[in-house]
Amino acid sequence: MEGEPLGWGRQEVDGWRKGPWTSQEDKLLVEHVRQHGEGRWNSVSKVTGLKRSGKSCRLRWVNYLRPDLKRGKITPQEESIIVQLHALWGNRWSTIARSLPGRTDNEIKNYWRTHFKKGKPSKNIERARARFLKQRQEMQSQKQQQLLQMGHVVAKDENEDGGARTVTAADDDDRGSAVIDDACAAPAVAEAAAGGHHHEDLIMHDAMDFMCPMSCALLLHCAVQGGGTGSCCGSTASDEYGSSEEDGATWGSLWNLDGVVDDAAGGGPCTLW
DNA sequence: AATGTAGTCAACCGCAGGCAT
DNA sequence: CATGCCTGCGGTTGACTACAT
Repeated sequence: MEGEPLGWGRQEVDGWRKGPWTSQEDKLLVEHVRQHGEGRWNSVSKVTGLKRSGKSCRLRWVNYLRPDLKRGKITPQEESIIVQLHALWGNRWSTIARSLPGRTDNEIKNYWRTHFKKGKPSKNIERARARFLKQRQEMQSQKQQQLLQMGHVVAKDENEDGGARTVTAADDDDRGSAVIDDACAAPAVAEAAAGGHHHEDLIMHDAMDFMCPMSCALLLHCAVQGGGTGSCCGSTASDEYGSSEEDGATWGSLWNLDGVVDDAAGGGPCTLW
């Protein structure tokens, strides 16, 4: 990355340098972040003399310089997680990225575009998905029965105790409804991405797994790894439910998963259910 | 070996939301 | 309350690389 960048035509606009970063610039930025921490990107140029906009600095840091970045190819496990989370959330790359420690939204976005946008997921993924959907289907019918037996079909929005946050996945036509409460400590997808082995634990959560995207991702991951015994759950794999984009948006807003992911990534308990 | 094509990656742009003034 | 600035996000673009013909 040394030497003058070739591309991007304009190299300086309004006093800001554009185009590829030089190692010198990288050094300055890294040093700045080390001293002042992340944020306040607009002040970087003033402090360091870097002729880069705050936006550009932030992007460079987030996508390339951050020390916790995982370099190298997306693993099949990560791939499967991406597929699932995309089915759930659509193009919310930053949200998906939060479930994959060391990966950036940009990376995932690029990966998705090149691998899936053209409609050709790997065989690996197709297999996993098929298995996943089958399991989910079985789960669903089981659960449906259980709920009916318990007279637990939920159509309530104003719900019980104020403390426990309860999320109601209403309106979901073919999926029925479910109420999931705080009891479940969702396994960290971070661990999944890192290759953790909590398969058995997961199965114990199957009651909560209904429509639990984090668990789904993890279970799918297990399936990909070759186990395939994981019970699951409320996926919204796009080809099953139609428009992944819309579903993704809908689900995202339903679940407000940001906090969950953060907790999961930090190894803490899932605060959503 | 040369050329064309597809894949990958890094960086830019515009927009929206949040926050401080 | 209105305005402006900052940050973050998603979409897009362009250069580089690998592979195929």
